[in-house]
Amino acid sequence: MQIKEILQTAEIGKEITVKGWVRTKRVSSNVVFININDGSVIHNIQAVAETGIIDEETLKLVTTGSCVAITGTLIESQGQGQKVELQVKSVFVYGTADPEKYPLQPKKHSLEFLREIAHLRPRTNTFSAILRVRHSLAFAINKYFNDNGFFYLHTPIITGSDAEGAGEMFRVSTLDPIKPPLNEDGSVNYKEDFFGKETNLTVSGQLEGELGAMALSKIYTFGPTFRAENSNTTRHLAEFWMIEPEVAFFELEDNMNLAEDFTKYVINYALTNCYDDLVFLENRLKEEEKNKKKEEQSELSLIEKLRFVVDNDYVRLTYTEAIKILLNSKRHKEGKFQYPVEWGIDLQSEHERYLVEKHFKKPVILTNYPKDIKAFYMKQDEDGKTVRAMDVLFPGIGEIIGGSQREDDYEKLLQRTKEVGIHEDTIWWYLETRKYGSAPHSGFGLGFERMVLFVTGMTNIRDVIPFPRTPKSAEF
RNA sequence: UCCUUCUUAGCUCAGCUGGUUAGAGCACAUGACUGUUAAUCAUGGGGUCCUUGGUUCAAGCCCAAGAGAGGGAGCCA
Repeated sequence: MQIKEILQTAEIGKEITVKGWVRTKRVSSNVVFININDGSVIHNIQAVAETGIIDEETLKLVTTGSCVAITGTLIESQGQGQKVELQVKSVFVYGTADPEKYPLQPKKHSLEFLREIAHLRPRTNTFSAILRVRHSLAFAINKYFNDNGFFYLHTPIITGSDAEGAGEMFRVSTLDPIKPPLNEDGSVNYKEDFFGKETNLTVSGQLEGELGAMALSKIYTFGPTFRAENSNTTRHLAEFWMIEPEVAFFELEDNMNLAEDFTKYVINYALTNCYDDLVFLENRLKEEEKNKKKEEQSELSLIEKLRFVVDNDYVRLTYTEAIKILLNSKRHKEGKFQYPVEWGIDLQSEHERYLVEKHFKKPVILTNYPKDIKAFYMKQDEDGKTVRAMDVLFPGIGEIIGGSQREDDYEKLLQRTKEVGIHEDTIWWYLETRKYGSAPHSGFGLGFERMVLFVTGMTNIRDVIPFPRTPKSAEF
């Protein structure tokens, strides 16, 4: 029986078997306490055995980290700290864990250390809580789209187009890396490769997503995404999961409404379904903040912060308005921005942070960016200067969503592809959606791990995915 | 990739101006005590001071190169 179920139903007097991993063992003269966790909930169950019930040989094997099955009767706890406990009848040890060598001790470990033992860190309270929250968020995402008439479209992981220019790509090849077949000019002959052309791991499912939306009207993708950028930050991974809805007949305004409604739904789902885990993570954060200066401590607790986002409207403003606010800010006038502010620049982290964390103090949707700093497929505004782009910025995370209304005019799109140097014959199929039955449509990409970061209150993206892939790191 | 900080026991860290046998807390082992909650108390074992090279009578400490990690920036989700 799973601990979650035991604690929920709590049928006193029932005989049950609990299978899980030992967190701590405390030995008294008359009685032994064993705390077990099976990952089904943040809470442990305490097993109590009077001396003699467990033979000494077995008891020696029950150490922190070992895996056991304990059968006994569920009784009301005689001690404080838990309502029920398990009165032990028998103990079976599945697997031992040498206490001299087992790296997880019943004490606080640094997140850096736990990253080095990613194979064992799911056994800690912090990481099991994160993984349960991560699961709930993934489930909520599928549920939201399903309940709102979207179809889950599986876009390819291996792609033959490098059209989007969303970053460096990982090559997929079965050619001999030492002696690849060559063309006459010495370049690698990819016609000999598995797919007969150069292929890479996807950096985005968007282009294929648009093809789906132009048939099924409302689709979303949710899959792994790969970027070979040499990014070493707390918010980038080489392999991450991205959600990309794409909707026919949606204009920028509809797209913003979807982004706001969707993110609020997902956060709210976590609040109602992962409350105990969030309370644990909130307390973890509070402990951490005790060591910080008062100015650096957050005004809201984790759960308050999540409720605040769910209960308040996001601020919506154009890029041009944002630039005005930045130009009028005290910080700019005092020359405290490291990077200059003027219309046409790509906003730097410090600018986004100022807007979201100092000026508005809530999620912000920025729209209508200059076309020169945005992707080729975004729909141009009438002024010819800006495009119908939107970025959703979250406090502490920065850009969590990037999206736009797509250019649906064949000629304009073709011209932009030429301007940015994309060959027509590599994305002819994408252009054809504008040739045959084109329609206005919009979509966005949400970085799943960034959402998990926000909801769990963690600060490093490597701690919200089970096995992070980053430059120079693909262990486990 | 750039800037910056760090690397000493299983973990978290201290280590003075370069000086003789490198410390603490936790963990672990043993014992005592106890319906305990990361139990408590006592005792004990435990070290490639990241690696290589250099300076020096003498290097954990100074210098150089390399490796790894953290934070910030860029790229973005």
